[in-house]
Amino acid sequence: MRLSRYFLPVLKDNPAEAAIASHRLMLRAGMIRQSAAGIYSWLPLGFKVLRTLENIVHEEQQRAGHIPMLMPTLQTADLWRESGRYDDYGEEMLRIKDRHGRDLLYGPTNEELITDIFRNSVHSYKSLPLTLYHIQWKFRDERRPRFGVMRGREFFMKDGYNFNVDEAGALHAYNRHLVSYLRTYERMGLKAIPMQADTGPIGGEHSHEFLVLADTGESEVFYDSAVTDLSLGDRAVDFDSVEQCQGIFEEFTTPYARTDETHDEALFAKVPAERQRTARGIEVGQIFYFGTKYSESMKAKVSSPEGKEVPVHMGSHGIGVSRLIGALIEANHDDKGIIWPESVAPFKVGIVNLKQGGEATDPVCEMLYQGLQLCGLDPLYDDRDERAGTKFASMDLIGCPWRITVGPRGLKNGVVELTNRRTGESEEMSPEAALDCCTQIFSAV
RNA sequence: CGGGGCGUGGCGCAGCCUGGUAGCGCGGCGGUUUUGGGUACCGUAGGUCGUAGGUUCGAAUCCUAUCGCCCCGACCA
Repeated sequence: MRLSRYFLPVLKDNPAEAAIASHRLMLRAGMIRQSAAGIYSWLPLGFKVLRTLENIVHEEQQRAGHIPMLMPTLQTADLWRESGRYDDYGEEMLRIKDRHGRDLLYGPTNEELITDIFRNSVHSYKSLPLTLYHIQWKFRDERRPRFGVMRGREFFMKDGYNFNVDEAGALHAYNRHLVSYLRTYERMGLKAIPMQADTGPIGGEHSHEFLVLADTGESEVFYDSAVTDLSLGDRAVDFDSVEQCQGIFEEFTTPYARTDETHDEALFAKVPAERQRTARGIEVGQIFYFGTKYSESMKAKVSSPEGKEVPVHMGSHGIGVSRLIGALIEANHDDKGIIWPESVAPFKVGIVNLKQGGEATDPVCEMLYQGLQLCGLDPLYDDRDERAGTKFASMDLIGCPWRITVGPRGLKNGVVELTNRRTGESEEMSPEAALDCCTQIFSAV
């Protein structure tokens, strides 16, 4: 993308309404604009990151064998009356009436809707197991939205639902989701720790939530520092393997890690003192196993192998996709701006032309721009007629992981400068070498 | 929902106490200048001071109501 043709309204000053880094930087970098409290427009740069994260989630879900679909944002109240949650959910549910006076709601989650779809079409254990998911906008009418997209009212979320004929199958689905979520966060360059959690309004028997450590996190967390050393890395995972998923589940959930809601001082005390950690965390996902809670109330039953009609065992799982952007920035920024992990950066490489219109610089920038595009690296070429400082400041703010600086001074010696946003380290090399360097760096991502 | 605060040009703010019809910085536009980290100077455009009532000869300023937004807490993906 040529910056001169893009829409990137960056702000030089900090907006008064933003208290934390991610909110401030998303506004300043021209990623979002607030429309109402907790409701945001996603400008091109923010939208690009949102789509990138959505794609990663889709890929990892499907890798785990889950089936994508799409349910509407608006739901009828009837289903929620059937499950009993229409009254239980309270003020956070946005209720709407249509022209006929029928009660609708802007969905805060989709257990009822998916269960209704399931029960109308699935009647035999032979159709199971099944895990369906979608990525859709949700709405929860928070009393006090804050922190930008971290605690918005409208938010973009992946939610999935597994259906199994028995508890054992559902528990495998639970473990599989945990593994799949670990992979998803790792791909985004995030360290998210699964912690034993409360089941809240979803209800159920087991739940883990995934927390990204950050000072601005909403939850207080207690953990054994051994969990932060764990990583899936590039190990091959067979998502159908009950043993392997169970093994990874145990590996990641055996060290003590809990939020304040489930914290147990006595258990925590057994962690070696030098490994005890207290910190704050941002919740970026949660998985539940709730057995037959909804299938009983909503009569989602199948014929078992024995010919008996049994309620299905279910679980649900969510990843806050829009919130993840806030979490990513909280975990990856400095005083100049955002520092995107390479896998989620909206633009992988920024090209800064220090002398726009220059006889030496323009052709080199064009060559790099075309070359990086051919390599699929989605470069951002700052071809504006601006001063060097302005261009550097913009690049730093929006967080391109790599920057190629092309100036007359360097070109006299035949070199451009390749700079890493995170470390600030620069290296001079020929334009061709810079191109090679970038393609090599990103071939590994 | 309890407590606190703020609404004045695109952004950040001053003016309000002690009423006299709006100002600064950044940004925009046009120039000159400069050219490796938000350059300097000149010129210029842009605001019915959140909204509605009231008091007054006169209201951004005082009073009342209302809407919106932010912060702390409780609550929550």
